[in-house]
Amino acid sequence: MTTEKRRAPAGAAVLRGEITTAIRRALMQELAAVGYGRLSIEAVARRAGVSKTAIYRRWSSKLDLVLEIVAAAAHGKLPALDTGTLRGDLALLFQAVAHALRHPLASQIIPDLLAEAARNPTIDQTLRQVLHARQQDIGGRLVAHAVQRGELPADTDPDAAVDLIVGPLYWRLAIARLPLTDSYLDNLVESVAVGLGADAALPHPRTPPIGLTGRPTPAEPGTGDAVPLR
Amino acid sequence: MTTEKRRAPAGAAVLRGEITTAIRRALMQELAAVGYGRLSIEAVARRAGVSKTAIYRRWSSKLDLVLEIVAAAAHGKLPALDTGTLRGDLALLFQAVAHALRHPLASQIIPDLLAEAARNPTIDQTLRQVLHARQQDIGGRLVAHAVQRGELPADTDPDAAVDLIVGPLYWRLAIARLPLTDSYLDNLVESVAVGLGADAALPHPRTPPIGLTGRPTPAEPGTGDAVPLR
DNA sequence: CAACGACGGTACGGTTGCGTCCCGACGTGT
DNA sequence: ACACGTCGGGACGCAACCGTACCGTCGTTG
Repeated sequence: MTTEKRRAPAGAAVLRGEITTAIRRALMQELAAVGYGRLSIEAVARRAGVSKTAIYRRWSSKLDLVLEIVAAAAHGKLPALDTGTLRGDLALLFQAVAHALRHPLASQIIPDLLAEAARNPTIDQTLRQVLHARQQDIGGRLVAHAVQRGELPADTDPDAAVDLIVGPLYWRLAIARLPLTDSYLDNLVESVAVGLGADAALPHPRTPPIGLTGRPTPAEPGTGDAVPLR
Repeated sequence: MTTEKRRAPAGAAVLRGEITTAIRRALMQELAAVGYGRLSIEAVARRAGVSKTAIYRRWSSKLDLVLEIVAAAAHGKLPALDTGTLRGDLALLFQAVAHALRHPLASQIIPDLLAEAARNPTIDQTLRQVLHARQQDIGGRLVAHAVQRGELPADTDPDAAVDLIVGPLYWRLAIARLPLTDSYLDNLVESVAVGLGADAALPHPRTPPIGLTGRPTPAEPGTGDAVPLR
């Protein structure tokens, strides 16, 4: 009976991509403007210039809508992270994170959804997949590379490293919302590198770590040989 | 006419403190449960077991209610922070922060309000007064003490230091929501101290910095003499 | 002891949003 | 050229919440 597929949707009976795009954009703007808690489908439709039906045909609920679109947006490009040095990798990663968080939409949406994840298990799960897992992946590789090169001790905890790497930058950009200068980033790279256990600055003689004005590195600035375990 | 004050409120005509307390508690719970965006006065009144009027008599609006209560709650006690060493101060501060953020209410309310502050100037202003200013104050003193002792370079940027200090812990507790062990805290203290520009571990020979297993400190483990500026 | 006056609680109109149903419009495939 | 079937849009019933007005209650003060 209904197993017979009559015909494939065609002509005017196919979803118009432009409208889907408009909904996506409107959702982002609404999410940034009022947050997930106050988000209303009506407002999204209004802002997108479409009808509510247009949204309900595509997504079954507000949660579906947000999850799908946020997950898609988070699947953006990510740097390769193989500059050859720990500090190079950190600088590249920081630049990418800073660039992403400079986007006013992202800097409002991300903290909002992260807060919402604390009470909505589905959002929490999705964010962990598209954000945390990715961060752990990137952080893990970054650390692994550095360990291979001998820049970091072998038993570096990747999770703790991720905290130390993304924590300060996220705090400054998304929470404190203080300005971010190039010299600040340089200092942060050095601070995090040293904090992770790397030898003091050698590849960046121009900018010392945070507040540290050219402390003479007492250790041999040598070849970054392996950590003498134990 | 009306300039004549008839009588001071007395008897049943005075606000009952128990009800005010119940409203405060209910607000916290509601705030944690649904967030600021979805917060409704009706739900607060329902949870507190009082009438809406009881709330409107005390606060003029939802914003007033939240601001007053949150500001009051944030005026809690804070440690003295004068243990005599940078690492001691850090450990004490981390313990305090961790204790505060372990509170399930706080760990849900704070990120939520911080996200809301991005779009609500009044909330932003209040939070800056009761949270950021306090953090900058604490961080500033912590850094100043360390500089005085010669543990940190003199030109340490207090703002950047605050980022490095609170960022990782906030990230782990409020965002990633990963467990927090004592050894993790020990490692974090060491990492942050070194990242800020302190000499490598001397007062904590038991736990190396994150992932660093007993790298021999090449520098003289000496008396923490002043940083050789320039 | 009686009157006062703000108390807490209920009820109300108005507003907003949800999710659904029905409608005419439209482009493709037969 | 016609029929098909989904499209987008407007309208509807339902539910929740806001902010206020009104009402009986209660402890204090004169």
